[in-house]
Amino acid sequence: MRLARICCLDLDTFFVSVERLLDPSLCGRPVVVGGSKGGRGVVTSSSYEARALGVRSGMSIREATRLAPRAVFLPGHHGEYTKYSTAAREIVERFSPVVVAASIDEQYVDFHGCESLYRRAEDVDDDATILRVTRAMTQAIADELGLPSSAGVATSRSMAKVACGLAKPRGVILVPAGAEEATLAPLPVRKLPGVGPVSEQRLHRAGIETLAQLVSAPDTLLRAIFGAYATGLRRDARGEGGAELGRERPAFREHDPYGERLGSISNERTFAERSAADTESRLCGLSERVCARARSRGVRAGRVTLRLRYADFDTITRSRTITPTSEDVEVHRVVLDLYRRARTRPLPVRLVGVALSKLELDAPQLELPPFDAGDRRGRTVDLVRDKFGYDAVHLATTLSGEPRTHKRSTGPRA
DNA sequence: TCTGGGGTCCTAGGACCC
DNA sequence: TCTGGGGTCCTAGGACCC
Repeated sequence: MRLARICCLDLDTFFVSVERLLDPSLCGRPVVVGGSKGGRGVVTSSSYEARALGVRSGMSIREATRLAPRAVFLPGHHGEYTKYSTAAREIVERFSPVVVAASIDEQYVDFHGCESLYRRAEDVDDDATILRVTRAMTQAIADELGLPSSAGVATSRSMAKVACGLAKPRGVILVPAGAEEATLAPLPVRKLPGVGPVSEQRLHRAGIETLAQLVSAPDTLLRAIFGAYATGLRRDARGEGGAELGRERPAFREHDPYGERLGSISNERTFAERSAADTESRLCGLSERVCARARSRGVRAGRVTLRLRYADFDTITRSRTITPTSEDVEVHRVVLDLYRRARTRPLPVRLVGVALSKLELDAPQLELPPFDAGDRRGRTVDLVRDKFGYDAVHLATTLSGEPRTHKRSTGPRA
């Protein structure tokens, strides 16, 4: 028997909300987080006042500046967002033991079995109990953190997410078992998680606008558009999707109830025009960074991927399977080789990235083995960084090209 | 008005082995 | 010598999510 016990909780305009806690004078004004006015970059979060002017997530800051010239543009305080995200999660965990963070501002909660814990005489049924508890949860987040949030409760994860979207802003919706298909049917296809801009266009070209039409579309058509996802997507569109909460984001991996896979680690950087030598030193810095992250997670990478974007936005990737390592010098050597082979066009490079994948857990080490000089170097570097900050120590190649001001290598990272 | 940065998952062709 | 098929790994690209 399916019950509406899966809850999707989303912090409304999360980055903007945190900025308003840090600076209350931003309340009521159009606010855009994602970069300084007129600069390069895209909108990562915008207030409802800015959205009313046409500003959307993912839009370039330039375009947002044109639409909302009087808006406040902020580069953002990522450390603060993480703090508030963790605090919100701790509140949610008071209401149910089964919580999975899907991103910094989105969590899934499983309320199965919690009804008896919260049941009250005034609740007409168990759905009413869960709805009341969900409201109490968003209220606690508002009271204790000052953050607005919305929630959707339904029988499946996908339906809960759609319901949460319908509830925004500051709302809570419960879609009872049996009411899913009727709720979804009139919605545009794009509302369904898994339908992005490309699939939306393809569906439109096939004359499919609503989820009701998607549900009754021929199998061959859906397979052609969605491939392996076709069956699951049709099920989701009918409100018959799975109730599993899904996997944690890597940042929260240690809480992951389904977390046997180790995923990947990547860093990339877009920059204004640069010389080739500069690009190479940037690659060195990125190699160092992903390796430091791998070591802090206790993993080694069996695969290294280089990402390269030319000025015309043509983007290529080159990867190589390697003997698993988390050693900067090893990874950098591979990255550099991939880069020199891949960089065939005479165009300026606008972005480079380094990714580590095929991660495996580090062999448990009671002490540093004397024969593995590379490993020991990496760990020593990490110890220095723990004490003096990430920039306290770098590979010489990173320093040579980076116009970095030699300074503030004092004190740990904030 | 050119389009960030962190991820996940699927596809498809070719190599290689049996 | 030629042909075929299944399984698996490697690699590059692309859709999607937040």
